[in-house]
Amino acid sequence: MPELPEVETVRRGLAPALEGARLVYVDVRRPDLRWPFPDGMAERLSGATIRALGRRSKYLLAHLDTGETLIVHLGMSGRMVVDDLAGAATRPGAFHRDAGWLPQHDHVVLHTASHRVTFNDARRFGAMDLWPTEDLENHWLMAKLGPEPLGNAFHADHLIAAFRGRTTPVKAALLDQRTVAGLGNIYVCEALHRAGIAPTRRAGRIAARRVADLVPVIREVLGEAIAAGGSSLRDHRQADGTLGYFQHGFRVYDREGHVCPTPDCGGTVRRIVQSGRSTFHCARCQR
DNA sequence: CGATACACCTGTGTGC
DNA sequence: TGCACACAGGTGTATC
Repeated sequence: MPELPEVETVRRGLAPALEGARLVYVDVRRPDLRWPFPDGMAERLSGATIRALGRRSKYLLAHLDTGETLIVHLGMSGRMVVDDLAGAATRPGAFHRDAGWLPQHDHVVLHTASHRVTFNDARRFGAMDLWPTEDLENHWLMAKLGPEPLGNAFHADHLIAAFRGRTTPVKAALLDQRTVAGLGNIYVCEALHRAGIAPTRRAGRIAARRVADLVPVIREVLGEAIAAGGSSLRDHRQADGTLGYFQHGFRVYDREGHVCPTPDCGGTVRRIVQSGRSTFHCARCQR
């Protein structure tokens, strides 16, 4: 599910319910997701107040007043579902929860005075950890991440240097979170199409000028996706239950067989497989 | 070191 | 209707 725009959308959806809120009760309903939860996670969260909700790459960061930060990764299928306890049921299923049972794959439930936030993750590729806030950049999952694509540290010189000498296809180089942090399969396909770069081209063999042009294109596609509230593939929804609509903005992703949307191109969107994952591209205007 | 394959896990869509 | 199979937004680890 979630690449950077989706995680940012989730962050914004959760902020009204969680920022400044005290966790009065935390229900940890299994010992692990992709990895074991940290020791005593429920106890370390219970009673803490969330000072701010942040994001680094695809990681949600809940900064607590205890000096620790709750790190959340949604994996492929993770969702955060907000229920406003004071309002009407906000989604189907809320009634049943109140009757005493929880839907499948609801693994961790955060209770505040006014809301319930449920981490649901069918495939369990997600993760949670607790780490000292002042040492977050050294957390093992985040230590090797590249720059934020929407931040100042992501610029032409960085990307040119990151690609230099790389023989891997540019598709794989952009999926590598050390190059730039937060892109996933969808937005790499979209960015390469907008930049007119073939996904199979070796990263180190693209002219510096074209690599430089990728930077504003990546910023643009991520910015548009965030503004649209992310993409809603399959059943993914925003935290408030509404649907993101950027999937309607896809130019190539999941559009095999459609006419290439590049003006005057006339090509056809094709699907190929690179390192086991689908790549959508137009071989006519992407070189 | 870099590049690639595989692993983790469940749900959904497709074709027979 | 049932069943087998391909495929799905990520990323750490093993292997060459």
